[in-house]
Amino acid sequence: MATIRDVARAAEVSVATVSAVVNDSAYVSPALRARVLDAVRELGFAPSQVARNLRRGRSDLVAIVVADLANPFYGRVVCAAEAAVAGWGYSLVVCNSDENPDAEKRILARLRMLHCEGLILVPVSNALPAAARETEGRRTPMVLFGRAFDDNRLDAVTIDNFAAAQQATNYLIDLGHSRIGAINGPLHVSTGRARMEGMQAALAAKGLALDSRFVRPGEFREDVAYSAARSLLGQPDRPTALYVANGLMALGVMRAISDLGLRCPEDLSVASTDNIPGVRGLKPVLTRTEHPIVDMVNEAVRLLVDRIKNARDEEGRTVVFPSSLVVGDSCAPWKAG
Amino acid sequence: MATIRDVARAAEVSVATVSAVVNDSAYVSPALRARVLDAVRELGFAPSQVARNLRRGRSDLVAIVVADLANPFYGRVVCAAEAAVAGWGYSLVVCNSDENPDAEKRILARLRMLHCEGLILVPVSNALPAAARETEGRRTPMVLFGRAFDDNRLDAVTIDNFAAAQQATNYLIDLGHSRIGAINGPLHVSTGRARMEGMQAALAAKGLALDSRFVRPGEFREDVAYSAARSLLGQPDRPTALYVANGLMALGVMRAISDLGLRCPEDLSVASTDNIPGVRGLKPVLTRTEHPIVDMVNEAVRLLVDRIKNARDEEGRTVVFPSSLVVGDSCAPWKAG
DNA sequence: TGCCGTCAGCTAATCGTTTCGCCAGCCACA
DNA sequence: TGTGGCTGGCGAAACGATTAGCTGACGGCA
Repeated sequence: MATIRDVARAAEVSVATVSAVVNDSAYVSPALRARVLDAVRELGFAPSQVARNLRRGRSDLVAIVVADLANPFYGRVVCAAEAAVAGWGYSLVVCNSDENPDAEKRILARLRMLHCEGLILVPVSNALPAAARETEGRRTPMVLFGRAFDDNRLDAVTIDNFAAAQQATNYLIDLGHSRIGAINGPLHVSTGRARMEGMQAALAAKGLALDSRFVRPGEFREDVAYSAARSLLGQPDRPTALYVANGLMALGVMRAISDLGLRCPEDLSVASTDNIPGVRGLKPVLTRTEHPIVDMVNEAVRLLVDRIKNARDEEGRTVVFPSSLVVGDSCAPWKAG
Repeated sequence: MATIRDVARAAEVSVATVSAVVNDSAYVSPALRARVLDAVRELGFAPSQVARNLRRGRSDLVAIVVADLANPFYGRVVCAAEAAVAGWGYSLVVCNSDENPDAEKRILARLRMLHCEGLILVPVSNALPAAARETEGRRTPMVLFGRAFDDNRLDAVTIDNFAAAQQATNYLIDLGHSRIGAINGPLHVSTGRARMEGMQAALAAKGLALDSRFVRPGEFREDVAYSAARSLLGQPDRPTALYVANGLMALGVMRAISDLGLRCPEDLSVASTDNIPGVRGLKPVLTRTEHPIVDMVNEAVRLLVDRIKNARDEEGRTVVFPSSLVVGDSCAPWKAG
């Protein structure tokens, strides 16, 4: 690979001049400029980002660490993030912590060495790994995405999970259901907990209680939701409606319903939160709350870039996006019997 | 951020000693070693990858450029690639060309500057952009994934698209169908073309012809497939069975079928190729050919790493994975009427 | 005691850029 | 013509690591 020195020699100018031409960072006379550009073309010179980054102290790299890349939801997030950071001239490094705190810790350590300029993090749990916290002084700008925890120095972009669950639950209540069950997400994750609390709040507001027999804790995974739904719905005494904590789980639940020979919505109404590509293909069309993923990611990247450019140490900003209920035909009014 | 010099000063040793301790690259007496490690901990020192890479001439970065990150199929590919390259100590840079040749060209130029050590490419079309081809001398190792074109210097990992389409089509033929239609992928892409050719070959082998009225060209997109299916199936004279070129398109086709009030498989049998997460949730369960994505990605990364480590200039290797037919209940025997 | 081999640890060159500070030449003004 | 400001272009010092090559102390052997 040709270096800037090779170009300088070929064009019979100094390396400083080559640099000036390549970066348009200073006026260079047309004659020299032409010589330099010829040499660049001749040698196929492309400046080494590595050297450039070392010198400039930047890397033009932004990283995103998601909690579960196998979940199509995060596939969409990564897709949107790639487009958003590319628009600002960054490349995107993608990492997957796979809901594993140790893996998350290792990844953050590795990224620190990579000198990424910014980091979008979908945290595995309620706190940063100790290693990341104890980093004093200048730390890399970071935005929490989707899941948040209270660290008032960090920016965060989330949806109103509490309200989303409330919306979906209210919809079921308004249809006349009172025996409402839930396939929950993990309660140690902010989204999982908030969605369960939102559901409980909605029930409580109408004087209904959440029957613990109708609730299954879970993980944000299709297979786990499938088993949970089978065990919950397999018993003779079962709810008439179900709130499912996310889209991936909803796929599992719908599969379980079909495998059990139940009909949706005749035997059971189902509502869920969050939209993933596969949910659109479900029959019946799922009633769910949706999030503006692309807008959310754009906002996260905006916040991140702002922090990278203006490295001020102001308080963390939290942007909460509203969710909207999309009515499908997976819910029916409650009928006695 | 503390540098190796800060650590050396704090531990009262030379930078060479610090480097030796940090990298375990030479014997250092226990006493000094302890002093160094203390200083490292004290200062929170992490060696700068950027400087290290400049010196070593490596970047520990592998890039993947996919043609459509919004397609969950590539979401799975990226997920598997992330895991695979992480196992080799690399970080993964993800780029999305969005089926756009210009974007692909820009991305490849940017990656060249990033000094990625290797590249997994799902090409947009049948050839490398000129810019990438004309790069003489040492080029970055590259493996084509999924889609290939004949450049006998490049490694490639693909499935046997021809056979996959043949398999699915034969299945439909064996059920007694003769009026078989197709929602195709783009024909300028190797996978799209090979699948159509496989289908035609299967029909021809049984003495059947592909009725051009029953064929819709397309793009690998859900919405495009939806429209194509609506227009194809909306006419009174329609096929009794349909081969759909990929999973994302199958989602669109199934949605169209349902919106048209048709029943699958009673009114129409559907078979497709490739597996994406959302397809599992479809009802009826889709009959399709599946690919071992994870194995394929692992193989691609293995080939890539091999080329990175042993930069020999031998011929490109092509690994073709077989696909397997997974029978669901989206196909029924043909009944006159 | 003197010589030599061994080896822990240090000094300094190097990777490929950017960029600060300097120099020389030119023009303008007095 | 002398002086001073302006500016195109250059030389060389960073950036932060790795590593080749050197130094000096120490122990063993004659």
